[in-house]
Amino acid sequence: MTAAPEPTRRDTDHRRIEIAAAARALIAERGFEGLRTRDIAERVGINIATLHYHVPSKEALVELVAQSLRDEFTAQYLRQSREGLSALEVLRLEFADFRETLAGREAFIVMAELSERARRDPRIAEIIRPMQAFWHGQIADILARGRADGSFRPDLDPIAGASMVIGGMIASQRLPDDSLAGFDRVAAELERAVRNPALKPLTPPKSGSSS
Amino acid sequence: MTAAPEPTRRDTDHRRIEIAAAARALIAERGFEGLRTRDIAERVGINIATLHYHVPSKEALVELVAQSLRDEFTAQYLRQSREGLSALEVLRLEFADFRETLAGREAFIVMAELSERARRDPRIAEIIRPMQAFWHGQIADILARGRADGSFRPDLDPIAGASMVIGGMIASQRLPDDSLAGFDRVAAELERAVRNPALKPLTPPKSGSSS
DNA sequence: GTCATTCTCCATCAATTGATTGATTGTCTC
DNA sequence: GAGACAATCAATCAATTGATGGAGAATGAC
Repeated sequence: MTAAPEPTRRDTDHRRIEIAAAARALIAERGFEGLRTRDIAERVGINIATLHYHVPSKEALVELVAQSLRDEFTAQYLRQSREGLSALEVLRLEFADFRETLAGREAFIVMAELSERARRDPRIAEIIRPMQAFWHGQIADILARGRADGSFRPDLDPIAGASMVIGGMIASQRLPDDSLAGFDRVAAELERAVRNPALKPLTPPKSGSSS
Repeated sequence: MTAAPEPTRRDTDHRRIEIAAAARALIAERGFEGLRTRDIAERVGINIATLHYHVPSKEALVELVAQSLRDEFTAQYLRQSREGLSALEVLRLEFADFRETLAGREAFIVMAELSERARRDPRIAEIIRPMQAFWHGQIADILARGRADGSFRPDLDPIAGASMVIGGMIASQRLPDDSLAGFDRVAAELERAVRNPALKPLTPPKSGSSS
């Protein structure tokens, strides 16, 4: 049978992906200060020299991790179309996206760690900052659109509001509560916070009872 | 004059404070992964052996930093009385407190760094988590009070709202903008987000022009 | 003065850690 | 089969790093 058991070759990319995955797991477990190239190699099941063959230096390795995270988020974003949806619907889509990332834990923690590192590592900042700016811009656009069509508060500041939304989502994980339940609660609160109070008959996030 | 030039003695506490300050500065500059006991000693102007005389281990040193930060925040919180203030006024006091911390940069960054570290270091978590829980509880209380007296939204969820407020404040620093201007903008947005829309004649944060 | 206590430094250790060298194996091309 | 290339590993290096031992200096008690 065409099993292709272990592609011993032609897997330079494959190896780098494996290395990135192992590095991400270790960063989530121990943070950057506990990241050792030896541990990564061991987790992949290769020699340190082999690790250095695929990724020249530790710095390049951290960059690789940042890129892998960026690729993942990009893919997630492109997965579904925002066409024809209302501002509120798109906002809920953002909530759902983030919730999904949260459920995996690892990506969220590594992103937080990279975010801190970007503060003092220009190479990482170059990868992470645009991601954050893009995300922030997306949310700001949604808020601006909702304000324009009257579904969101007329006095909503889209830029500041985007920080509020993003910050709220992230901060929901700081509490000892069950992460996802806490997130849902904050997401619901964020929705009420941006909604136009003039539109009293609110539309609940889910629950079948249509008025 | 009674100069008391250099108290060569009886300064065990003094030395520990110096060490904590140097460690904080270095953590803010390079993060935990770049923290070296030698660098701390050098910045204080003492030998590594002397550093270890005052702080037995690196782990204890990180704990010392966390405690010094906790003491600082406690002192800041106790500095002014919240007696007789409206919910909105106390909320603005929280904004002002945070803004002040922000202006110093260092405490904010070190707190963020410790917050990440608390995720995997129980000793640090034991110090940091209660701080965060206290802060969150303070904000939640303010929101609950404002909701009760009608100045805040009746559908405001104090717990989730507190995460939104705290997260928003923190997230305001993620943008490349001027930090403090960005913060003020988010703080204003947060105020609008929790305010009771039924009370239309809003009270502006400052600015003399009434109505 | 003597002695104990406190604080400090020089010298040094043992372990860790990122990285390299040189050789080996397997695969593809010709 | 020969040569080229990709991938891997054992062995090892040089530098770093947290930590210690022992000795010296300053201070206060008596």
